Amino acid sequence: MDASQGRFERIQVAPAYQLVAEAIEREVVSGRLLPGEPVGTEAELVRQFGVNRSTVREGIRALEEGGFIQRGPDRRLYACLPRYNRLSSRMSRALILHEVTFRELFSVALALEVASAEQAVAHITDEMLERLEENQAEIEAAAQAGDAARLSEADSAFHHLVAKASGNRVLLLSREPASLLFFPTTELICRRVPEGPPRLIVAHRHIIDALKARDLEQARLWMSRHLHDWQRGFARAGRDLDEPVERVYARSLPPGIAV
Amino acid sequence: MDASQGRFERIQVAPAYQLVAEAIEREVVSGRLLPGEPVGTEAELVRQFGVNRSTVREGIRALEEGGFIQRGPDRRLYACLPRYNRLSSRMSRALILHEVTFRELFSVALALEVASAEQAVAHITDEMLERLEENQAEIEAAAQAGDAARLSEADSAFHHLVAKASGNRVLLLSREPASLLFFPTTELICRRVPEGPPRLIVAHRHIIDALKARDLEQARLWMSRHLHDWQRGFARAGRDLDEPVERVYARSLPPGIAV
DNA sequence: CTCTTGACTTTGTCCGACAAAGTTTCCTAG
DNA sequence: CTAGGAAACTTTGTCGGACAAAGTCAAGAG
Repeated sequence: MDASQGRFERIQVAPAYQLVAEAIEREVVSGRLLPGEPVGTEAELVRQFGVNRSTVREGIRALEEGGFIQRGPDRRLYACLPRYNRLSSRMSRALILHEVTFRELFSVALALEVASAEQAVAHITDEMLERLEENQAEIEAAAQAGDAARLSEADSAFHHLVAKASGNRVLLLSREPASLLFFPTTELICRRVPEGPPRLIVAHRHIIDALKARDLEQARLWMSRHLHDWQRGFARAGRDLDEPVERVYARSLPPGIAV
Repeated sequence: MDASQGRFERIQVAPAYQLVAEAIEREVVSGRLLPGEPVGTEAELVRQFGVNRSTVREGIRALEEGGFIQRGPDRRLYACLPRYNRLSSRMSRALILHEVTFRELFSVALALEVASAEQAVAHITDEMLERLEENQAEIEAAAQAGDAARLSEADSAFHHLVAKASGNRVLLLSREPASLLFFPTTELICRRVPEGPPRLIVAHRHIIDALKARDLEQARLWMSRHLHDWQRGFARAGRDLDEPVERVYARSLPPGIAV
């Protein structure tokens, strides 16, 4: 039977497991089910929805993957809001799959990090300044110890902190996918380019000072310099900016980005 | 029995449905299973993995939600790569849930759209220029007809095209979540501010011309003006930039963002 | 050759069952 | 009376089988 022509549109019934998933998702999204609250046992859901347990379980799997519910340590289900990092790491994976190059990452990182610095100037708090100082101490210690991995992680944290200090959650979210792939290269650079760590420390110092002084121009300038420095370091480490990221990471994958 | 202290770490076996999902995901990600290829029937997977059909189905639900497989029109399963738009709309939803304001969206959109314009200057092709001209014609027609919805959609398409013309896939991806929430407001503005459409048309015209002439300065300048114009229009439409987006969209949701 | 019909396949849903692991209850020994 | 432990209960993960609806395919009727 061909339904392509006729008076009526095709009636489409969504599978029951989808309806179950959507119903629970609505509860979470609407706030009637708060993050952390138990969703209920499978048996309860079976009762409430009036479908079979297998059907409920299929719906649960979809929600789990979507980040709307989570299994607790006791294997029970708890509601939760899709976290940024979940989504970000998925996006990063998608970027890898699409074989983006470091040049592409760099351009976006430049735009977003400079924007972060700019907005941080206007919104930064004393507490965030303090955390940046702590971070700076950690970076200096890591450089002293010659621990490239530790330094790289702290550098990544620095930029995250600056974005956070901007008070702009959209910015914090938007920069995450690219930076998740971008900043781990710091390790590579620091391992191969001796002047990398000292230059990084100087740049961070200037950025922190600019934020402290609420100096928009300096913040913008040094963040931009810092990023361009990265680009130079990347080239000096013998890497090709137009190489797909996955090839560079083939040897040393950043934590959390399992391909 | 308490396992909190002891010589060995707790052995954790992942549930079978997760292993199934991961196995199939690996096939897709590694390229052994190409997008569009059939994954196989449930019965086949049951045979290959040696688990029950219910278990396979749970794994399938997770993959489906993750975007690694899709049901075809014949309800069979086909492999596919997680598409940008899927992830983007999830991110947009997360942004709504976190009650971000238009001011936050604006800052990010400004940074990313200007970056798009800049990079488009260097990479735009004649074909993309032609598509921008077509888009401009569509916008003028929509403005002529006074169709705010159509105009808004075309405006959104314009910015997507510019980003695409940049040749930077990371940029294309990064701008999507914010712009999915940001540009639909064009409809609101055009409905309330009479001088909106003509100003929009002039700005787009200048941007296209700058791209044609490979004029970096002009491209940057007009994209920036265009965005600031949006901000003014938003205010003139009687909206508060610091209002959470969801409240503005409570009345007229943009298509595709069902909350 | 086209059209219909019927067999086969595949998915969506249901039922019932059981093992493993965690929880609760309750009983007993000190 | 309390601490410890065993038994009962709960919950999840997995399994087997079953059937209806809808799609696919092939053979037979016109």
